[in-house]
Amino acid sequence: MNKAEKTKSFIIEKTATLFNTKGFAGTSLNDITEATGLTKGSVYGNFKNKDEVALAVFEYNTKKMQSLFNSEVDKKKSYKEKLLVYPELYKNSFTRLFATGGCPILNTAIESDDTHPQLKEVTKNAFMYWKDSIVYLIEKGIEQQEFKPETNPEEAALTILAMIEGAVMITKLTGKLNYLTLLMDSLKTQINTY
Amino acid sequence: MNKAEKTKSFIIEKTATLFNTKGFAGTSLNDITEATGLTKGSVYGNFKNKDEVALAVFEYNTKKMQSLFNSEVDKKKSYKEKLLVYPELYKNSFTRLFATGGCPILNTAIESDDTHPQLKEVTKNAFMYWKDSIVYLIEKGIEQQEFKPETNPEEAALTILAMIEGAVMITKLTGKLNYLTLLMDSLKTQINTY
DNA sequence: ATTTTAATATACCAATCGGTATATTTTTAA
DNA sequence: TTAAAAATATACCGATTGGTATATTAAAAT
Repeated sequence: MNKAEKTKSFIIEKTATLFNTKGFAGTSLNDITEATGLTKGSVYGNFKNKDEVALAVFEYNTKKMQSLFNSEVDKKKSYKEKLLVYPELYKNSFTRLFATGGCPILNTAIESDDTHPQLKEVTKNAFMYWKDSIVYLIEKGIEQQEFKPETNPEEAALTILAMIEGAVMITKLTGKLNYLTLLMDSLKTQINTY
Repeated sequence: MNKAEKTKSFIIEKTATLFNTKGFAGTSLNDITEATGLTKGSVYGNFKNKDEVALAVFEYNTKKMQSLFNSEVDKKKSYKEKLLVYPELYKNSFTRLFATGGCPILNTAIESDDTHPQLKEVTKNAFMYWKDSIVYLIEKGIEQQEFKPETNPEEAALTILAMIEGAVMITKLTGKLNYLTLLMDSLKTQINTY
């Protein structure tokens, strides 16, 4: 990793929370130079424009979440346990999640869907990837007879994701952690019907 | 209604979709004057600043949604039917909803929760009001023995809202209407377990 | 160790940002 | 119908926006 690559990573890491909290439109280049301690010239020497920084940051933020989830999912043997990792993890790691601005897919989806086609596209791809990984878990679980054969994997995966994203939004807005608890318990119950 | 009140309403109506699609940070005063055909002087003669416009627009957008839901809920006799209005309405009126930028509570919650305390506060209040109205429907439904006595009204209401908001986000992001159908069917099934 | 190349900083650009003082027009009340 | 009041338009403000040309410094290759 040469100097430029290091600086690029440095900028991404230092502005990851910034973009996830303030959004694309709400984050200025001044914010970026303040967060990194670098100058505009340095930022623009490594990224074409603000869009490129935002795209790189989004990729970084989602990859980070993915790897956190995957490492926990991999620890479980049964597919039901793997699914239950999601409500468990959200219940326990909300502090970290909320300190960094919440779910990057949710945040970026809401901001970009009517304003920024390129950001919307990568967000959509990240969401579809996540959804497909849950569909896979459910399909495998049906194969292993852990889940009912009549369970619709697509519907179940979408339901899990909708409940998670809805829960994140509600908990961040209200600040009520017991709402998160109730919602993740509800999600657990839901998963146990599959 | 005198001239100033008329103009105020006019500005709110003309910028309602603007704020709901582009957000607070993404909407400039130039956008507002373009959307209304008025000048900056006229806008600032009726509103103290951009925040006041955004707050008034948010109230307008949420009131509009509330009255749409309430008018449909009022038509139903049983509390179960009243609850089922939500998945029904979202399935059928997505076109109108998405053309105006989606759910204002969801959009404003995501943008404001880390950036705009005042906007966050009114969004939180609007959400709590909505949640309490659903809690009320469930409590009444339990009284009337339409729902099981062991159903937790708060958990149920939060689950319904999380699924709705999650579904709106997912459908707007992916553009897949059959996702909305699947999710609203899943919500119906959920409501039928109460 | 020196030269070449790459990376970063400085200083600047035009455009746009939210906001305001004042002039002009339009309502409203007398 | 006219005078007072209110509403709107014009013209401007300093600050900030994203972005760039060029100078300087540091890293990489010889």
